[in-house]
Amino acid sequence: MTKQEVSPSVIRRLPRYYRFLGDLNAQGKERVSSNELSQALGLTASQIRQDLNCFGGFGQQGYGYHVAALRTEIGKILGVEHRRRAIVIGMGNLGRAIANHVSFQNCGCELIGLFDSNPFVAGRDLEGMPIHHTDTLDGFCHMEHPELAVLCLPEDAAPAIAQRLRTLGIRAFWNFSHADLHLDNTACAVENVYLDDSLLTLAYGLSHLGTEDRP
Amino acid sequence: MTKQEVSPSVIRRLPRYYRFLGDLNAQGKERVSSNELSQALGLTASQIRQDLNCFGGFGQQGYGYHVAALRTEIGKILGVEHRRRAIVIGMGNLGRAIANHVSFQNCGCELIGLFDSNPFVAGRDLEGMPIHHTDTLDGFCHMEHPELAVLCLPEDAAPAIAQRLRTLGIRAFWNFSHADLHLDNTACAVENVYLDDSLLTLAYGLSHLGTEDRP
DNA sequence: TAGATTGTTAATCGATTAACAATC
DNA sequence: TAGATTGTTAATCGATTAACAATC
Repeated sequence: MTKQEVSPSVIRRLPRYYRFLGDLNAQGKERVSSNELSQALGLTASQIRQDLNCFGGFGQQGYGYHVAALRTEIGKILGVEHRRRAIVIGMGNLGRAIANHVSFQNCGCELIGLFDSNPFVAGRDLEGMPIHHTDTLDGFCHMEHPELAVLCLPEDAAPAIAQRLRTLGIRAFWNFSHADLHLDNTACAVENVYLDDSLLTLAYGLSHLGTEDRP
Repeated sequence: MTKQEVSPSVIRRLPRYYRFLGDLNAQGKERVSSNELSQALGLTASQIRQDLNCFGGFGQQGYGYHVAALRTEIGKILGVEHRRRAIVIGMGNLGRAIANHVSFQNCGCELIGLFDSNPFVAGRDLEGMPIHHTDTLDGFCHMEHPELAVLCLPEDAAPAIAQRLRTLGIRAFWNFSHADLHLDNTACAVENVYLDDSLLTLAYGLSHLGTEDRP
């Protein structure tokens, strides 16, 4: 579908475009120019046009972009219409929050299983969804064929589970543990969310406010 | 403290260095070379030396880096020894998970208050910590002077609260809402964690696996 | 000393911005 | 048509990588 090879920096901006176009659409706005988008999103108009043109000419000279149409196109690129089957491993605070709070639907995913290795947690449920024991992962995966796993387990447990899930056919990992997943050669997609790192970065920013604000 | 102006890309790598050096230290390793670090972290040795030399010459030619000493130095740069007073606004699933799960201590922060605008939530507590009503924010801030706010509230509520907190002296925002905080001119540090965007990016990656793995 | 590995400068690469002709 | 705004090429900027002299 993609022409050449789109750089990750571009891909990372697509969800923001998609979200903002959704807002505009909800407001009933019909057309938007790269200049308006750039103001709202804090980017340059040039960059936005450059980004969009990685995927095709969605605009029209002299007019701009049709909000609803552009949103649909970006949605297609991101694959929001998919129903990628996802499971969550680790039902601690974070796992529960992710399972409840993240709108998997809106992201082209469908949550089909929750797992925990603690026998006191497995067997219970979360908002009506049963929590399985991690021992049952193999059977579950053979039956249900999930494609994406959300890792909400302790740092030391994560790499081994990831490897195991890899052999069970899972090719995408949303990793909230601190572990650096080393899935080597094997072709999979990994997205790390290192919350502590993010907070540390913010704390650094706070310490250096005087120095760094200049715009 | 910083010499010139260190680029955000460099800062974002520091927490990873810090964390990995902690691991090495725990393993009793005394020295490490930029080459070893690069292998473990998937970077180039050059980049690691370049990064570290933004802050000073922590290494020794022919030897490498002293693990414990380097860790301490990076910790100082990140400010892990601070006790930045932090509050969480919004005690839904996500707010509760963040409050419980993130180690504020390790990140140079201290959690001193929880807030929610729902009167049925305010008045309760989380792991022994009382949840206040957001109406009491002004008084609380004047008394306790928090410096950092974690925003776990709905998209539409976030910008207004952020503005208000700004006037109450808070200069750092860890934003989990989808809102693009526009804190304009005012000098503050913002770190956005857009979970849905992250999942969308991963889903995109999953769709394009065939195309993009090449290394 | 000889070997290793840093600190640092120079070269490369990629991403962002600017400019402008194409065109609606 | 004239005005606006895109698509796209060229210029700039910054970040990563390579190379090597300094030095432990």
